Amino acid sequence: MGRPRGFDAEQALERALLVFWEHGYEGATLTDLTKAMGITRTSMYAAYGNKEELFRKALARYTRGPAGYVAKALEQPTAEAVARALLDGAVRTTTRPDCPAGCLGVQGALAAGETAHSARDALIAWRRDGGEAIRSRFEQALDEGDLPPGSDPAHLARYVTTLAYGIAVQAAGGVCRDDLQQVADSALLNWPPHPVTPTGTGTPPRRGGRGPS
Amino acid sequence: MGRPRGFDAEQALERALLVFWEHGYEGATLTDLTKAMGITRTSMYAAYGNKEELFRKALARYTRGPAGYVAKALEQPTAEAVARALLDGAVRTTTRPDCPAGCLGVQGALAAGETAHSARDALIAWRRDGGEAIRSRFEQALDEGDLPPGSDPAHLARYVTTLAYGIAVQAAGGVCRDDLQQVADSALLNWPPHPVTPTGTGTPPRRGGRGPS
DNA sequence: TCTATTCAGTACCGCTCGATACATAAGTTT
DNA sequence: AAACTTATGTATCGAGCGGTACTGAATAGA
Repeated sequence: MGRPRGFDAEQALERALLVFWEHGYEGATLTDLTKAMGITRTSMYAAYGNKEELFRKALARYTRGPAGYVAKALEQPTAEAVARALLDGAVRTTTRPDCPAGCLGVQGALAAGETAHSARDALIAWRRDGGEAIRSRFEQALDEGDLPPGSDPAHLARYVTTLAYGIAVQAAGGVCRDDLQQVADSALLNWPPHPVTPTGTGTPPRRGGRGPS
Repeated sequence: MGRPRGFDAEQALERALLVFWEHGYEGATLTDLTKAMGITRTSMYAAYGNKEELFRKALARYTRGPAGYVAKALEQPTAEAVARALLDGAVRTTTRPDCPAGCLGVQGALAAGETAHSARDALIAWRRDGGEAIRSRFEQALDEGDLPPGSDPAHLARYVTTLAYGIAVQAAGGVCRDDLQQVADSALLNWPPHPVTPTGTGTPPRRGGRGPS
């Protein structure tokens, strides 16, 4: 009951997502956001809570929207296909001509001041959760014999996500899609990168001479 | 002539660098900066100009300080040693226990609002210049027969820098040094990643079926 | 010692930030 | 139509932002 909302909450959230994506959490002001959303500050607070909650809702929409390729990639039949779908998706999503360059999960709040600590932590958790989902998928692949015995699923997940994040940084700097696709293709030429002794079951081979510093 | 400066300008710049490194350009306030530098706002403006110039000077100090491993890496005798030194240096610099996690050149201003556009562009140029220096080094390696004929130095440089940026993002999220060193080692197992036809001299092999977006 | 020149500290500037109080409009329910 | 509930728009809040006059303080040269 009461007066009905005069705007489409999902569409307005999509607009807010684009602003956060382009300017990051701290760089996106309420004036920018509400102007893009086509609503007033009051309506924004009534519908989403505050800036921080608006960001979290935008991140959730990002996950099931532009970043939906991650969930789809995990459904690929083989570990290599999963890795390829992840990197191809990262290249495409970070270089879409109709969206800001880069990845919201990376550039939304990589380093931040006091006021953006919660947003930064939310993105750290977002990346960690994504990485663990990939690791879990690779564990399944290992069980299925889809990966060589002795492979470390956590390591493979870090390998893929590290490349994806690097691709996102490059895209944010204006590197074009074709150049990044070449990088993704190169990184998957030796898949899996190599069988690494799982942590805890032995001493991984490491070159010496590196001190702490 | 006149009253001499009452503080060490280089040491104060080092303190400012750490603040920018940890909180990014937008997240670092003048109160944070001057408190860490141990000087007043007035002294900061007199010595460095303004916040933007302070950031540029801090970035220059970062380049010849914590990021000095890049210049050293370019002096390695072989392309593979260059790549290895770059990734090892990235791992170590982004995970130093006495410095903020991550890379100033990445998290200083990846996405930004209006007021930080110049800082963001400065970092984009910083990354681009670094990448071109690496490309130039790989061109030299190609001339010396240190890389297989047909290798694309620009592509190899993007491959290495993409990994370095990804490592920086992982480090910013708290991933530990050993895990990142594994990623760096894996990425260099197949060096060079593969000989790619230089852009413009032919159609690089690409899998089909990918439309725009 | 006197004067010129530069540095340092206090207090403050205008502005924008995220967030809200309040009055009004637009619906639903009775 | 009256009562109630919720959304919208205006105008503004206190706080913090980057940046700056202005007043002393400290040193160099005459």
